[in-house]
Amino acid sequence: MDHLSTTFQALADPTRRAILARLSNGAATVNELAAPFSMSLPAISKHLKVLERAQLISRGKEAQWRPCELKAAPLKEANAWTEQYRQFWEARFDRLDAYLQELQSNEKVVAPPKRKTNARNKK
Amino acid sequence: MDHLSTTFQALADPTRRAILARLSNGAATVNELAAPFSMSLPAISKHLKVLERAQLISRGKEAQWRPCELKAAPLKEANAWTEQYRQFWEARFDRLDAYLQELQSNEKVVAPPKRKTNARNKK
DNA sequence: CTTGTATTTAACCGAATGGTTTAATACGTT
DNA sequence: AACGTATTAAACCATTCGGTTAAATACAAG
Repeated sequence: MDHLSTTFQALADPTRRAILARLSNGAATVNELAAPFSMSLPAISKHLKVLERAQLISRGKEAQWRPCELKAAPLKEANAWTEQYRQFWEARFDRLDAYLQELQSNEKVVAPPKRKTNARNKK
Repeated sequence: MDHLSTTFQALADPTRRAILARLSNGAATVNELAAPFSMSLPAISKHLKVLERAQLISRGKEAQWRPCELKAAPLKEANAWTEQYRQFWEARFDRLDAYLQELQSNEKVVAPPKRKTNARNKK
């Protein structure tokens, strides 16, 4: 899976997002992270593995503890990806906006539209 | 599933992100959206259903066509969620930053750490 | 070396994903 | 009414996901 997909996938779970929120207060052990949840420790362990694979956390060793630390780099990328669409959620959808929209999207997002000529054009 | 999870889930697929990118150039029919991909039409249809459920697109009716339109509102929320962590990907990790980090995260993100007293503290 | 604590692994389960192929449906045109 | 085009629905399949319980591992302390 590509990096961005892995990141979004990891974020698509409330437990994992809560874990990241908790880690924004500083490093924590698996047990500490598990405490707020009503699920088994192995379940949390799996969530942590997903977060680790997505490089959203890193893990240390301290005796029998594996403290987790937040690593926000992928969030920066996710943020940048959504940022690309800011114009659309801020759009007022008048003529000028539509024009600027088209200008910018042709530059930044994807290949030009090149709509195929088809029956709809008769309308 | 909660709204944010649904959004991230929908974004966790390169085909769906490409469809959104295409739609940032303006509305398109299912066939037009499917053209760049080497997968079957029903597969695209399913992806569109996922995007629609996540309210990332809306769909119209025009004769036998179901034109899709980008709806960026959920992207605004996703963007806002990641924004919460900006300080972490911008952090220089010196003493002052750490202090400000703690201040802000106690206010905005989640309950205080309250580390349990345990063996590690003896170290 | 035994016990207790922290964590992971293994095996299992049901539901969801992402794809397929083969119909079915909806509509415009002839 | 029959045909062609656009799209979805149904049935199927392999894989992944998110959870469980029970067992294994790693380490510190007595």
